[in-house]
Amino acid sequence: MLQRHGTVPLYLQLAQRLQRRIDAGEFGAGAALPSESELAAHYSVNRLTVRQAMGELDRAGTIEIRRGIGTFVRTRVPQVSVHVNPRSQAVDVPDGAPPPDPRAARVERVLGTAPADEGGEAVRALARPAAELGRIDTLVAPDGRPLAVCSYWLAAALVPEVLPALEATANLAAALHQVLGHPVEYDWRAFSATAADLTDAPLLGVPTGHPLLVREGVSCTPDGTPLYFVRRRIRGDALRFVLHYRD
Amino acid sequence: MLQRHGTVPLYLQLAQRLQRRIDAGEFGAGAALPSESELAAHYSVNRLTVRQAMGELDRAGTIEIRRGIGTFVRTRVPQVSVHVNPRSQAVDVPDGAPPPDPRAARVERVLGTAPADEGGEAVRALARPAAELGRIDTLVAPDGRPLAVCSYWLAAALVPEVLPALEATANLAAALHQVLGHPVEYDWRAFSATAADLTDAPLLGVPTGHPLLVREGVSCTPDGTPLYFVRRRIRGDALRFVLHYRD
DNA sequence: AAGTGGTCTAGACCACAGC
DNA sequence: CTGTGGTCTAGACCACTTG
Repeated sequence: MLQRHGTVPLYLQLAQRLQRRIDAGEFGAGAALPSESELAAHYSVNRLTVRQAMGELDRAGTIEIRRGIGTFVRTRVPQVSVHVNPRSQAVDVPDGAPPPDPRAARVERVLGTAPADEGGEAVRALARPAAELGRIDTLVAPDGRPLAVCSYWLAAALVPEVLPALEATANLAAALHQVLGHPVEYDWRAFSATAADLTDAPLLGVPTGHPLLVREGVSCTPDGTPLYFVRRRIRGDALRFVLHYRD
Repeated sequence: MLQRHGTVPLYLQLAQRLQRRIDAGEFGAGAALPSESELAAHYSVNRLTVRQAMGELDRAGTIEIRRGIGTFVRTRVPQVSVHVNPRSQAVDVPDGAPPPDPRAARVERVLGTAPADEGGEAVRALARPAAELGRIDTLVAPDGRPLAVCSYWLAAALVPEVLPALEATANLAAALHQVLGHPVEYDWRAFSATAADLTDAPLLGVPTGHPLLVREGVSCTPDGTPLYFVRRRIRGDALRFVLHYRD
């Protein structure tokens, strides 16, 4: 059936073929694809070659592989939208999602603390030596399922002081407000994307390399003194940040 | 050497082991790892198992595999920062990068046009039936290397009108300004992340599943009439959007 | 028990880069 | 030419889910 005349590997030909069959509607959303053995027999290739093709479609987000059950055309779940007001420090409110339930399981759980690395982005952004900084790692799971991994860098002396408040409020800005006695404002925020590494992937329950939305930046006091650098790695398939430019 | 006592597969144990060796500084940035055959012999596993481990590290962004040469600890290239002014329609200016050279190769190349899909995000965002909409796909390559894939949805009648101007200016907002005679403003923009699919991956020169930063939104006329919906898929490892909240 | 995907092995051949 | 990673096969065993 499939043959390798030129330079396109069999597994890629198979992946593209299956993608076209899905695009053509042969398999609708949620429909089961033939099993790996069936595909191997049908296209006269080894099962490992089929698995390589399936891996492509899986990483591309086209299919969902369920162990012991089968592979299915992925049904896209709508992303939760978080509306960001560029001109205020107001707390971001998810749109369409129920407001966080105070009785619910802890929204942000502290994973641990660590010293700051030399030469990292945090050291550069805060313009302070690594020795004076400490790191706090947390896991955000608003509905019980992990959504984001966060790392905060701040003055090492503040870390033990702020930890209890962070555990209680599950919000570093609020915790710092308590401890310092004045509000916390955005200095800047940046958006980029990265792959889930071997540490973040199991925490978020995604495969290694899963695309993550990175939101990072510096928060400061009202007079502009930098307080902390934060780097969130967020399941970008589950959440998006929306900026409205018209009132 | 490695053994599978419990539930952690060999390839994952090996991947974590190599990751730790890299983190510990045994292999610095840019350093070559042992070859697949050497690792297979050293850990007494099959070469395919080594390759599976390498695939994990590759997707995680830890290593870079160069065919015919070897595998190396990845050297992170600094991201280009694009500063976005939330309150103006001013053209985004990359920071640290040279300004686009008008003599340079075309920055944005039109890949093709297509009718709009039913039930897509564009139809919802523009609140118009799919039959009235058309799509333009472009490839953005500011320095010759592909950086982003863009899809624009707009009134089907406008597509042929705006195409020549888009080819010339490489900027849909500018092209529409020419054609319509009034400026184009942001309505809203959103950030999320997604995996490169089988179509975008070869266009961008990245493997399937590579994390992409998605920036999408609606632009409108000064009186708020929606003009087009745009969805950019950007190499999130090469670029980031920065929002400054303090003047 | 039967069927699914997940892991692992042994061995082969190929394409690519550098000497 | 040699060594590297890339592809492919045949066959085996395991873990998981469902009936």
